[in-house]
Amino acid sequence: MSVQKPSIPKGTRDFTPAEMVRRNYIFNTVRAVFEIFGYLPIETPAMENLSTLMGKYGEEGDKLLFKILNSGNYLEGIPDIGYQMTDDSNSGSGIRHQTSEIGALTRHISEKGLRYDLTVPFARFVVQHQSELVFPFKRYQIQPVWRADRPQKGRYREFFQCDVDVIGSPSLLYELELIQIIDEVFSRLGIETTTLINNRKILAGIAEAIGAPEKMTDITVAIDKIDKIGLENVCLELKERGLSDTAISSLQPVLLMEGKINQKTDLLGDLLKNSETGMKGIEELKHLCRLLKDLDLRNKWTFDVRLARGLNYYTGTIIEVKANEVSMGSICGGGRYDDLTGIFGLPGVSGVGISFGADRIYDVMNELNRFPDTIQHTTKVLFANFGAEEESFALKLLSIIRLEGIPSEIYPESSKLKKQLEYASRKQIPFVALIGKDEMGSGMVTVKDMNSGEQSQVSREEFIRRLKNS
RNA sequence: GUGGUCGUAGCUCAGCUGGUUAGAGCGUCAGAUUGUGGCUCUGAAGGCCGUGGGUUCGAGCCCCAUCUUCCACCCCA
Repeated sequence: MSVQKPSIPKGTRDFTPAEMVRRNYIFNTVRAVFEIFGYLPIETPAMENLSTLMGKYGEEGDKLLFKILNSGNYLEGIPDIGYQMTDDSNSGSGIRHQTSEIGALTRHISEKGLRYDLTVPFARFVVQHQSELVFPFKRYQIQPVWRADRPQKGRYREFFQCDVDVIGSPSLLYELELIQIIDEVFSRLGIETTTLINNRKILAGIAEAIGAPEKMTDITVAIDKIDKIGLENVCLELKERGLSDTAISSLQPVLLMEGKINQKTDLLGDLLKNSETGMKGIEELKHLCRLLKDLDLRNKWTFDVRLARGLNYYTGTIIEVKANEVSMGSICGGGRYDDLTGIFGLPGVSGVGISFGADRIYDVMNELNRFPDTIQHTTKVLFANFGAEEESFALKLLSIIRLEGIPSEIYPESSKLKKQLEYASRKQIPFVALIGKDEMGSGMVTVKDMNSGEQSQVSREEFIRRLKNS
């Protein structure tokens, strides 16, 4: 039998201890901030029923769901409608026929999927547990999610999201709170960020105002690209998406909008004066900006009409955070969703939340070298092993040291000292305790400082004190 | 889903227009040095050249497929 080379699925990663220490630093920081703002943790299963997940993330999102094959004889009971690939892929109708067959087959053989984000499972959770919860319900959730995307820079198929949401209140105070959380998290992590803020109602209003309310998604997707492809190409794309020339030209002032937030909102107010939704959006945005101005946030924030956000459950404020010093997709994003629980039978409940992308934050911090050195905690002291007698003597002291809360270990066999010291050196253990016959007699401990190479004989008390102070 | 890209020792890579037995550095292990790590020296182990087909007298090298890596688009954390 030949050995097979081990591997892990595309877009997934193993994490070494060195990486985990850094990842935990991010998780701990995020968690600590969430908790001082009064949020409590929940967890939900890795898998959800597909009926819970499907249709919540738009057409694209549905395609990116990892589906789980039913257990047992999953082919049982499939109606005989012929799931063979027909070879008429050059005819348009043939392709449609095939995809609908695949869809039908999928529904038969798969009823569960891996979660795509934490927001939709959260909405499901709220509906199921509504009788036990106190509203507004504030929770945080740090768990992995899975997307069948093509991996690339900052994009994985398995990654951790750190979500904070509050559900059961339409108050803009919560939008404010979330932006404060963003500011606090990134200040603590030492990343300079810019928080982009927009409002779906404004986008809807714009679509309405230029006479194409049903084209809101097309419009937002196109104008989001203006920095990337330029004004002319954006106009071209809008035309391809079926917008009239008059509609496109009336969009121009919005696209080219510059200046202070007030100037932008004034201009938009003029354009959207006949759209009730649009005016509501502007009102919300102005209110939020007024609240934000009174706080001294350390990181930048700004209003950006071009911010779109694809997840189609958002209905109000939308937020996205970018790192200023590196090129990376957004490292945090979210917004308000007015009726996510409605689909699950609990209508009229507004929620707002954001999600920190732990893996991208990790990549950003790594690139910028922002991890403090102090987080590398490892064993503090290694007890050298000189043989059976010395070993049992050392084990007793080791127990005492551990009771003092000092991470410590003993070398497993009485190998050459050279080897034992090499082990300590490679593991970056700062101290080695040498207890041989002499030390056993005198009751002292020989401590070697691995950084300086110096060693000295000290009493047990002094030994413990030194380890604690280092 | 679309387009490109990478894959040779544990790691980073070299390997000429296809030609004997596939190399280097680092790392690993052993020794020089039996209670003292990092430096140095000596030696050793380690490879179905991502996988499967094909072309050829002959393939690490050419062709096809497939998987994987990285990147861009789409979309997103």
